[in-house]
Amino acid sequence: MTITQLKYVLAVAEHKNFTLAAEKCFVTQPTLSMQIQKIEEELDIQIFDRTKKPIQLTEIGQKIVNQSKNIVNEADRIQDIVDQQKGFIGGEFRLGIIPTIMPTLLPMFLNNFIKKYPKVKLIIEELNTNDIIEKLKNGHLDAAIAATPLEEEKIKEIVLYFEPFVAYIPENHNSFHKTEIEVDDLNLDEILLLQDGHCFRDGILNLCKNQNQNEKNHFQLESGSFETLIKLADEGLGTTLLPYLHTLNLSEKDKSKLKHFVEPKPAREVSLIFPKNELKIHIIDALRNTISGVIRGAIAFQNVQIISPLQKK
Amino acid sequence: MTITQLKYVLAVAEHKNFTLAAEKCFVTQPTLSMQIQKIEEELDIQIFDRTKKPIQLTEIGQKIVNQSKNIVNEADRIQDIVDQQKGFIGGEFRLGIIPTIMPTLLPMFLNNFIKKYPKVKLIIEELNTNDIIEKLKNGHLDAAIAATPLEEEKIKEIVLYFEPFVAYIPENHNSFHKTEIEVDDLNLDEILLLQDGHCFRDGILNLCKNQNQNEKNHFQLESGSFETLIKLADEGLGTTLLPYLHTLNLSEKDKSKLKHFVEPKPAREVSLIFPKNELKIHIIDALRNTISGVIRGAIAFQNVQIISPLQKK
DNA sequence: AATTAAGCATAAGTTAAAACTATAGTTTTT
DNA sequence: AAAAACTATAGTTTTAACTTATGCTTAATT
Repeated sequence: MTITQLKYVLAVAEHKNFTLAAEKCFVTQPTLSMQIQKIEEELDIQIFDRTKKPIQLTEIGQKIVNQSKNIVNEADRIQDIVDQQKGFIGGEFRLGIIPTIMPTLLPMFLNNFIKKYPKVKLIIEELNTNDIIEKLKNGHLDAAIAATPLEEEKIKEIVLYFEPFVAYIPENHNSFHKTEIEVDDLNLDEILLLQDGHCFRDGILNLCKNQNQNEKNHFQLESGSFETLIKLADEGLGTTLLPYLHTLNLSEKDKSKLKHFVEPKPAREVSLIFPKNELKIHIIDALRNTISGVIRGAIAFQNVQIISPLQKK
Repeated sequence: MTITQLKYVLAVAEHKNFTLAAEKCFVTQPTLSMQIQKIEEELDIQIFDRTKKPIQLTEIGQKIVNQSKNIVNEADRIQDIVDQQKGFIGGEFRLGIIPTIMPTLLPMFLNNFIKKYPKVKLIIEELNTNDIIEKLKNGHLDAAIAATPLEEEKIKEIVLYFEPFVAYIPENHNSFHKTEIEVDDLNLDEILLLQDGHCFRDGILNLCKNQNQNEKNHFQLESGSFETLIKLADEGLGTTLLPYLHTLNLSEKDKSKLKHFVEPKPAREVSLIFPKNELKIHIIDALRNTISGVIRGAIAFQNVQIISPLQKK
């Protein structure tokens, strides 16, 4: 059994097609056929059910694929260890970003980063916080950007910036005339929230934790985008809260409906998080420096109070 | 980079000697030299410092060795997965046992087991509970026998038996005349305990948890064996508690000093524990059946109360 | 200081594994 | 029924892994 064979197995499992898998592995199709046959013979089991079209994994084959992923993943980290030792900044780097940060932050630093570190192949994935933690732990991500603190034992957090919450108050609302607002001005029952699973939602629930939510709303909302919330607020269906960076992209008309909080402003802490083994610490440092650079121009330091992104149990 | 090469690296790292390592790998020494050179060249780093005698790992070499252990270990599990699928009972099986169970239980089942399952190569290690949990999680153990419940998320427990605590009361003690004793008869300050790290010690502390230990003892004891405790008790230095199976091996004279508890007897729960992936479940089942068989003859069912083996925080 | 022993590296040759091209044999699609 | 898509097999070449023989270096022995 060789690592190469395991990679071939993974390729066939992924593409369900020997010919295509062979291409992806940069070998010919017969090579793949033979190597797969060989490992099947060595283990004396069928990994693939070739009678099905497209080709299917057998039950035991699925287990072997899962374990093979582990092995191949762990094997790839040998190169990471060497790269770290050499201070080499390059190779694949898998970065997770939560949905409420992705669209605003990514465009701000991505161009800078890939110009400055052309040898790094960034693979960016939008994931919610729970999935990020899972994938950091099992090695499917090298780092992530999320709201913190998360209090995860095996994960290290480096704060990038504090992003204040900004209220979006439509014109017909009774708080519209105020220049600045306070948390007490908020009424949880009329705040439009993102769907469950977004930590920004949980942050707002924490912010208003002394209010108990009525759940007697006239409608149930399941939206994953602030755009929808803004539109609904404009329709008079409530107010909403936005992260500061998101407000920079609004139209002038919408900006006029923004109300900033009085200090200390409620804010989320946005951090670069990564496994404590710090395998790709050089790339992580590079990333942090790039992001800090662009953020300094966008968010002035203010007196903030940090709201936890974790769901109350 | 091949799995074979990683195994060679591990062998040299272990034996600090190419010639010996080559033997262990069943290849010639030049083969080993060349393959090691090859992986060093591929990664473009020095894994071994050959100027030192005996040969030493470089700093980066040590990291690579650690990661290689992971990889090789994960790779070996492929065969485990296949074996499980086939219901094959054989191969290496690493079993951890805590020190207070090892000397009494192991002789009771070992012979039966190796006769019944000759294809299993048992590798038994005496370890305390913390080390066992660690090694189960990282795959260095396949299963273990320990006092439970442990409340470990990734570890499954199957109860083997309940083993009552038995008091050992020397003749000059004021409880010696009683035929049965109660927990309240115990005075924590005069009970001789095993050294820290033994869960049997923590169990007794839990049993007497309504007493707060004075720590004003006239002496500090650091013994890992019940034999020492018994000798000290005979010298009039206190009483002690023994697990039931241990009392079966005592001399007749010592047995006369044993006092059983009134029901419900305080007891420890002894379980077979293993990772929830249940990779070697067939061997684990075999082990459980063997042990249950011998235990049925030794411990009659009694009304017991289970004492936690976990240290109070 | 010379000799021996121990241990890793190198060289040359052999064997085995892994790759390729060409093509045959299926199954599915048209 | 023919064509297309896909996997398996055959035969060959290339590459990798292993062997034996031997050289080189360092440490131990006399």
